[in-house]
Amino acid sequence: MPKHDASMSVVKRLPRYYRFLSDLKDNNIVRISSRELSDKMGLTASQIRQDLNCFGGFGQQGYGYNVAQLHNEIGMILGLSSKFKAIIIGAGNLGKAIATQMSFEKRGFSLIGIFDNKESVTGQMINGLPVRHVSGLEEFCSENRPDVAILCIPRDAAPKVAEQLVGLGIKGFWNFSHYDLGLKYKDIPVENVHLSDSLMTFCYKVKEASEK
Amino acid sequence: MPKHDASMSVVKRLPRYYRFLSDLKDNNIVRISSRELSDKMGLTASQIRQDLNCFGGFGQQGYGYNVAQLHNEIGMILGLSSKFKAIIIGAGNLGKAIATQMSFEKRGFSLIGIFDNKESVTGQMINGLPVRHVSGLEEFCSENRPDVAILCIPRDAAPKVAEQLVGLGIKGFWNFSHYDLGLKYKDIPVENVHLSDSLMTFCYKVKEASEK
DNA sequence: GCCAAATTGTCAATGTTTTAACAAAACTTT
DNA sequence: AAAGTTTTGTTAAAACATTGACAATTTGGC
Repeated sequence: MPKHDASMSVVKRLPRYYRFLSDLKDNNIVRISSRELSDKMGLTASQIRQDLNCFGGFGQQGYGYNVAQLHNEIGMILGLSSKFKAIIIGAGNLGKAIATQMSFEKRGFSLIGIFDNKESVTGQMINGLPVRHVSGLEEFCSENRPDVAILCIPRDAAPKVAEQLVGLGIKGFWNFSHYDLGLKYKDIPVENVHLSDSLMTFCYKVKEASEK
Repeated sequence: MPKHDASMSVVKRLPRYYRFLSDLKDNNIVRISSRELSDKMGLTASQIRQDLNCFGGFGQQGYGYNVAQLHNEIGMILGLSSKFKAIIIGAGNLGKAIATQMSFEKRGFSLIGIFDNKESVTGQMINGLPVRHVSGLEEFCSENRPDVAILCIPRDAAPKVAEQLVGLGIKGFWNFSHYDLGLKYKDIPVENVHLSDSLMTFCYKVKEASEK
């Protein structure tokens, strides 16, 4: 039961807390204070306490936070025990990398299908799943009811595919395409990963640093 | 010549402006007002004017902005005509995807080498470059002086590799490893792409939306 | 069982980012 | 070339996010 509604800035920090707590747990550390955690993470202790308090009082005065419990709580807040059914659209290098390298099961998802529009790749097995041709998308969706789609397709293909998927009942997009979803579908959750944008931002940082 | 120093929030929006301006240019649109652009991008016109003004007055009252000129200016600010020499460490699925799908040349970089620690993949050609064994990293660096490294390696390998690369003169990291660089190297530019974190944030959004 | 040390949850203050408002400047039409 | 329209650059206000401070509470040692 959330106390206040958490802002997106807070939510975006939760995975990082989760990651650090996993690590502490692996090292058999049982308790930690906001101060110690802040040192490890490069944040202020105040921010940590404030962030966590958006969701409830997980700590105890004079003691700190129980690592395992806090780890678990944050997992619950993020919804990592969900099993949202996901499909990947686009089995190019990126789609393949996502399919093979992400631990979907630990992050609230279950990968149930991979699609591509090129005949040449359909049938290929990736991580135990066959690449299907997009022509079978409609049938697959009505049979398997996937919740979300992961778009690893070129920019030009994105609007049309997204439109189709929304029509087939897709309720969220993890979008790697070079196209801004979320402008059109305001009520559907979209998480964009614009690698090109990230690379350009990186370029700016490198340039700035080299000028000093 | 920057007027004020731009904050990171502003800089992070520049690639997106750049992207939309590219598109306008492709469609032969010559001028645009902050109002029209704000409609297209889903921002306030005020924010656009404020953002652009961090770097100088590119617009003209009563007219708006010249698309081609503004596009060019933002490219300059980002430093996209730089040719920072980049190497990729890790030729797994992700490293391969990055190597083949990113337009480095258009984003201020030039990819000059790909490395992996597995003998089995060395020698393989990716996008015209041979995968080299990491044992040759030192020699390669002293010969070719790469500026930045792109880390597509597992979490555990990251700290050590980063340390070595800093020693070899690397001046920036585009980091895909599940590890927080930038805590240790405060003066070296780091751009993190934590896909797992993004997936968890996405999970939260989907969960929230499904509860309404 | 009491006292000192530790540490949270929360409130207030500070800092940052976004939005709104508008005078000044340039464009367009007549 | 004058009048009206558009639209910027900029200042001020509002919203949001982070940090600091401290009372309240629990721990742990003696």
